[in-house]
Amino acid sequence: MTESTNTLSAVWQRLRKAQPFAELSDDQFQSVLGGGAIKTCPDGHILVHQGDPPSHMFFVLEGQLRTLLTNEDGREVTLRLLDPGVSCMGTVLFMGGLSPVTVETVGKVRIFQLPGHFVKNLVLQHPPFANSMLGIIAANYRGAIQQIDTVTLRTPLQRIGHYLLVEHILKGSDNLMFELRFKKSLIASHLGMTPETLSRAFRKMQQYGITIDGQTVRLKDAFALCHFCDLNTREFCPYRGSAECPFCEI
Amino acid sequence: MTESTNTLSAVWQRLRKAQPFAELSDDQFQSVLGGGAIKTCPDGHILVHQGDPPSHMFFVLEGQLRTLLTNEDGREVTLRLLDPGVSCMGTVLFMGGLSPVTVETVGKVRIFQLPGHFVKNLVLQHPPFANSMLGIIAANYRGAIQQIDTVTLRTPLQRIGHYLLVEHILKGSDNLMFELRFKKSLIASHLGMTPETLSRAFRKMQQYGITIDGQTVRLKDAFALCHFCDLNTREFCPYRGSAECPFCEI
DNA sequence: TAAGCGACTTGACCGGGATCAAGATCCAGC
DNA sequence: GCTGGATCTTGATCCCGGTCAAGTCGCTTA
Repeated sequence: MTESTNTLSAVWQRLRKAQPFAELSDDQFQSVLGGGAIKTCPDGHILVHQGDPPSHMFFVLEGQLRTLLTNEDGREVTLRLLDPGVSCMGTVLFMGGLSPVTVETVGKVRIFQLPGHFVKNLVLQHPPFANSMLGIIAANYRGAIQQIDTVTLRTPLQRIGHYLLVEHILKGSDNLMFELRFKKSLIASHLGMTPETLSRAFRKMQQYGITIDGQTVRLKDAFALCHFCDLNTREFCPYRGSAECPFCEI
Repeated sequence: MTESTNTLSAVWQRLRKAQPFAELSDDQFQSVLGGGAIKTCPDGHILVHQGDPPSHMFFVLEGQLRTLLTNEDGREVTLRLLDPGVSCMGTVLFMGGLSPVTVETVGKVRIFQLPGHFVKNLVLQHPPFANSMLGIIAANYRGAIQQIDTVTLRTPLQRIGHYLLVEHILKGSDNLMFELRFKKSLIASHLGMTPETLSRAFRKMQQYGITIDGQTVRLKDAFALCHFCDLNTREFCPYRGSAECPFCEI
């Protein structure tokens, strides 16, 4: 009893402020909670198979998920790596047709799942919610474009540099030390390379003053990763335009 | 005078039934026409640069557009190839931030451009329009996922096979002969390979009973491309489940 | 403390696609 | 019809990243 109310309140807090629910009234949000369900899944559990008709939108409460593509002979790419507070399958609901992606748990995971028709109704009945969904989908789309850029136009070294830069900015650019959020093999799969290549590239990064030891990344200075900046990243860089940045000079 | 009214009526017909305007009332659609503008551009004209703040949504009326990514040393990937009736930059408006893509004309093009704030207002004021926008964005997202699949999990031969299969289904699966809609170099760029590799792969496809001569594709029989079918494509295949299909047997 | 397993690293080798270079084909304009 | 330029094709070579295999590290469990 206490357990379940604690859980519920934790969910409430997490989901309440998350996209796309921030826009809803308390009443509407309560009905969302009533319409969905909390679920706990073990490591490696597959929530959605490539080719399934999409049924739910998922929200990560604890643990991690990943979305991925596979081909017939078992090779795979990771599309997204999801931490708590993030959703998936929202887009697929609006694509029509079957899911092009697989959704898999990474470690033990607790999720909130909301039926597809519930989401679709909210979109039609509540414009700000629709707007918020547009934002989510557009952000995912941006991620996909970034990934296409990455795998087609960048060398493995550049891919990792860019990945680390984004993590660095996310974690707060003043920390010269931070932890990788995901297993290296997952990062490799996300960046479209093998773990071996990732490993070798990490080593090469020492030339730029970047050391990776286990899950820990250490930077020589705050500008060590500037070499891997691009237009998209630059926009969010707190040092943008700073004279010290070796990339932004002039 | 006559010229301009003819043009306007042609635009009207083309746009009226196109996504996302099909949902609008005649009045609303008229206000859309009033809010936007028709524009003619020469070959190779760049409508949006990577890194520009997105200002308009574009609709192709005549000619072709492409969206693409470039890196610092000039290498590029084509994201989408647009024929008349199709739109672009709609998604970017909702991503927030700067445009990650460049939009370029392919040959002489006539477009209709609608200011971003106009689109955003419609979304907030007219739920079916928002829904329609969600559909457009989701479809583009599906395309991006398909492209990631293509460039990371498929061999050049498979990529081309799949591309031709989609074209074949689009043109009507009973035609054993159809034209490529785009220059080969553009197709190569879209499939993440060089024109040389594309050329060599086209040659290899003769083994499967598929001949490419100039822009003309000839198939031995209706099932020649089944070898390159996947789950996404299968869903739209008119022969799905047919006993004759070498891929669908069992 | 030791054993054992999974994750990561390192090395050696190989092959597919990019690159560079030359030739063929197509087509617009005079 | 001819010409010049763009596009596509074909051939030769090279190099990056994948693959395979062995070794190391680190964490869990007994």
